Amino acid sequence: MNLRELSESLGLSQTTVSRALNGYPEVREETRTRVLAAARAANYAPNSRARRLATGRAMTIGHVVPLSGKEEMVNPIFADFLVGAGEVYAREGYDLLLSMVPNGEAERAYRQMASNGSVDGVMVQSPRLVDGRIALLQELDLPFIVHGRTGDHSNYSWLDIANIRAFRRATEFLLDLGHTRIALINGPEDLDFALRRRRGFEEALAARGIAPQPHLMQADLMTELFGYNAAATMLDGPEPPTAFVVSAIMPAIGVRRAAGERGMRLGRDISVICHDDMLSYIGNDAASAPGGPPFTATRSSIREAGRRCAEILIDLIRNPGLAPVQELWETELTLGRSTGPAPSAD
Amino acid sequence: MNLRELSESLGLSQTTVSRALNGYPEVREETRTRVLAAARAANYAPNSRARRLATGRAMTIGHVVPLSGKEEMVNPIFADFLVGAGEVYAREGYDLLLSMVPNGEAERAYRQMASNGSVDGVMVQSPRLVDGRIALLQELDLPFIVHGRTGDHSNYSWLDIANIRAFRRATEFLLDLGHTRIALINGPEDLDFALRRRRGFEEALAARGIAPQPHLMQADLMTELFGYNAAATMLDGPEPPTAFVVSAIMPAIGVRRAAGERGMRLGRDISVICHDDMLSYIGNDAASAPGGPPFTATRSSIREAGRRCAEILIDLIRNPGLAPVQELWETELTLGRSTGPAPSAD
DNA sequence: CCGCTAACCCAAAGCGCTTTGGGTGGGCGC
DNA sequence: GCGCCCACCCAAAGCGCTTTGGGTTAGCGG
Repeated sequence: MNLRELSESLGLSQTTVSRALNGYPEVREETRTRVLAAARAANYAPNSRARRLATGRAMTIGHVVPLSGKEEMVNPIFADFLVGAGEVYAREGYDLLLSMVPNGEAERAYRQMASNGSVDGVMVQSPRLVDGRIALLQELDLPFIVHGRTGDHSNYSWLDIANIRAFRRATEFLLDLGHTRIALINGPEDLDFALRRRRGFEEALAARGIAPQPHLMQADLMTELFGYNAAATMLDGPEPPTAFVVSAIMPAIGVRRAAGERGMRLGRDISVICHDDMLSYIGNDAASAPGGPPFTATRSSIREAGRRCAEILIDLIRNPGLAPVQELWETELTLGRSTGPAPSAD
Repeated sequence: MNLRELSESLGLSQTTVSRALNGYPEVREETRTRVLAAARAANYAPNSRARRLATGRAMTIGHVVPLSGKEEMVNPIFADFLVGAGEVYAREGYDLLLSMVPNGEAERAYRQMASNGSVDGVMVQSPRLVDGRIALLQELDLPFIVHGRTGDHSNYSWLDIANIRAFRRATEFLLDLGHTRIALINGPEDLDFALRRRRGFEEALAARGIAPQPHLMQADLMTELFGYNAAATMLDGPEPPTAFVVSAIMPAIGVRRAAGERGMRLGRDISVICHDDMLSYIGNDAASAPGGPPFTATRSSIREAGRRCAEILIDLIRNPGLAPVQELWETELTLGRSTGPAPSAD
């Protein structure tokens, strides 16, 4: 069933039927209801390919997910971010086009999306310190928003959390508890957010006159295993840390495992504070966790970020002249059971 | 730049240029290279909307991700499955259309995809015991493949793992170690795979003359928190289990946390065996984990399943007459450090 | 030198929708 | 009773591509 057939069966022109379906005012209310009834009865839906060609809009938003490194790790936070964005897209009538590409080929993917018009805008995630994507998208004149930010971020739209403040605060929290040998288990430091987190960490230490110890800082893909390995190495080494600042909950779980294997209990023998993206399948929140959240954490919902990014992006698409939208979100420090006072001097 | 402009600039017809670009034999090799060079120089890519309208193929595959329940939990395994499928799509020139819908509205989403022709086929995940989607898709005549299976699964394409055998085997493994009070922490039992796993579990117990204990069986969304809560309840209750069979690694981590808080070490004081989807950010494999995988597990790569499902689906799309393709994958039992002999009778 | 076949190329007709630029008829004001 | 303006509807022109159904030319055998 297509528009022509439907209109013929109704004895109306395609124009009228199209207008009736799309809510234009030029058609009598009685006619409209008749058309709508017929469309429903015939299970008619306008062919999206044709509609897109005719309108020139793709009604689609592209997400290019770079598969990092050789192991092609997929960041678990992508899923929640996607869901948040997807909710908004669904509500606003947009499709989500997901493109998985090896890390180096993201540029090609964007370029193609722009030139073949398959999307109206794109979502950019995990910006690196030097990231060609932003200049590229500006050149291609494709609406976009960056989750995170990098470089000179005054001229494009982004949404980010206050990473420096969050990690300064987290570190201060541990310092206030009397910890002095504090380790940082960070994300890959070619990513902008990771470097900011490190800066916050170092600033807090510096403010108390503590020099950062290279052997207490590691950075890599934020997997459980990395957290485990890093913590294991540090705990077994000389001058082991009494506390950890960790960049995500997954490596924090790894730290917990390493500590557990060494007979240490979190919050008693060793402290861990991490950033919590509020992933739905972890549930590190006070409401659902009896006795409080397992991890003390700086929190910010990645799904909510996805939602908001989607909203902004759609706004940018609909209003081409819009000035860049930039939002900096504060994180929330929530007390959990993974932190406690530093063990008395040995 | 569109086809008309490109062909005019070359002094050729649109037909010839189109044929040259699409590799048809009717064009001289010299002409073809000239066209290709011009296209590259002009950064031309055929407009995908127009191409799709003209060919009648969407070159897109739909994934409808149901957001389960009110909390709208997003299953972490979706991410890895998506990546696997996405790799294949990218290779074969297909786009991935991701549609997030509340659990009840999946049917509407499929129906719409079918009637507006936005996809050539769809991927069905997490089939429930009674699942209208399969009959619906057959009625809509939309190519599809089910990851998992349900009901009478003789008439459609699916790929599944041998859940019953996997969980029977896992349970036998614990029985062989001398455990008799074995708990099951399962996924939601309105899902087909969860019920199969339970069956495997119960069969293994029955073979040794052990009756399943209702208070040692819980089923829910496979989150870390659920694993924790379930294990905590069981461990603090009467006749606590000495071993756990767990449906996924995330709740298994929760079990580990509950055990750790009670001073129990996995593989020594308590045993845990789980199903491991080989998620990239956990890395529960021997190769990357020093000292062996933390969890003893039945393993099967969810990403590999995504890849294979995508391949099959594309096959089904390209060859409409194809008979249903059905693959049953065996899982691999890998020894980890989370299991050990049952504590001697107290 | 003629006719036939390859090899190349082209004009034009869709694909199914939206949107422009009218048309028609009835009601209303004067 | 006339003219004008809405309210309602329509025919047709795109959107940018693929594909059908020829056309033209050169080369070759007879």
